[in-house]
Amino acid sequence: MGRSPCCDKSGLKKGPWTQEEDLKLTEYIQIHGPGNWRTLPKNSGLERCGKSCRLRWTNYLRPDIKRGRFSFEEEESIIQLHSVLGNKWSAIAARLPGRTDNEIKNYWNTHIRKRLIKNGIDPVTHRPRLDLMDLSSILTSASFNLSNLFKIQSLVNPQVLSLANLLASTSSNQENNKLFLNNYIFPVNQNPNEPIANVTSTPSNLPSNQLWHQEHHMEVNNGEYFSGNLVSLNYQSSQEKLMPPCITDNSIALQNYSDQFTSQASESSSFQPSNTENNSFNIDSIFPTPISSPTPLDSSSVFINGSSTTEDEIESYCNNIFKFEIPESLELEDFM
DNA sequence: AAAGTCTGCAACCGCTTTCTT
DNA sequence: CAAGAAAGCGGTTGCAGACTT
Repeated sequence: MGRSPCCDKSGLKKGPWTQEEDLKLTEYIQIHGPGNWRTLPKNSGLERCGKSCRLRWTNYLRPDIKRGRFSFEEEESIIQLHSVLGNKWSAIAARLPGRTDNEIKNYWNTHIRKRLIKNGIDPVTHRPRLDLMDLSSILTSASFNLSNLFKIQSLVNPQVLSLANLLASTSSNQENNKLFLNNYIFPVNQNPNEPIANVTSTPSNLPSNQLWHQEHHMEVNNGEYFSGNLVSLNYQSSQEKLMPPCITDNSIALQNYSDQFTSQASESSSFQPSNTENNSFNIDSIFPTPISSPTPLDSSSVFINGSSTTEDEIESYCNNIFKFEIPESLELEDFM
């Protein structure tokens, strides 16, 4: 019945591995192959638990492990995968050749997580949270300008921020322009003294599927009132079918349109909303077809507000993540 | 230069899942 | 099918080196 005990833990060595131990383990596995960790320590002459041997091999000694700094592309992939898979480090590692789950987990906790928080992104939900943002360092920076601000928010949806600035630049009220998105207000002008606040409710007249700007007067947190031009996005068109499972905002889906928007925005002087009479226009009208869309999935129930997500569907989305192009302008080092 | 603090990462711990008997 | 061990996995810890005061 069952198996015999793994190993007698008394008297086994713990702590950092020595070169001699690494050599013993490597030579043994080169001859006998990995696996059978219970008997490995005894057969190889190591005074270690089999579990410790397995960990040392899989996380450090394996020949196919890639050492050194994570590349920008790897970092972006980790963020994207984490937004879909959560803390499933082994699943993330399976999609990053040469990287171990332990390495990715450590890198997330020591680098990426901190950076997301600093930039106002909740590392758990991947959604903006201005209460996490280190605003003082941003707003008091001598190099503070709009392009830097867009880089900060690039993980949310840089194209929307760019569009917000574009529309705001045409406004008569240059002092108080804001981007309103998913219940957060982002500054789109260069006034560092302007308070930034979460809004507590969505304006009732916010149209769906449209980018929208209008002079606005409303109460924000702490009893403060905001007056100025709000640029809003409430994107819920049929394109949501392209959204990945588990993602409940529109930022990822909008990335499909990144290149098209960039070209539109670069012609900012001639670019105007399609419907200026009511200060709004349909986002579908300027981004008619995705450049590189994930494979549309069959059941709408797996998407927003859905729960019946299957492993295959997640797999399908994850494979498509790597088709997304990363804009050259997203040089994080420039900002940090 | 010394002491204190911070940071990054290898390794461990303990829980869950898979597998063997 | 059940029991229990092996393997897998994610969270946490401890320590060495870097950095700050």
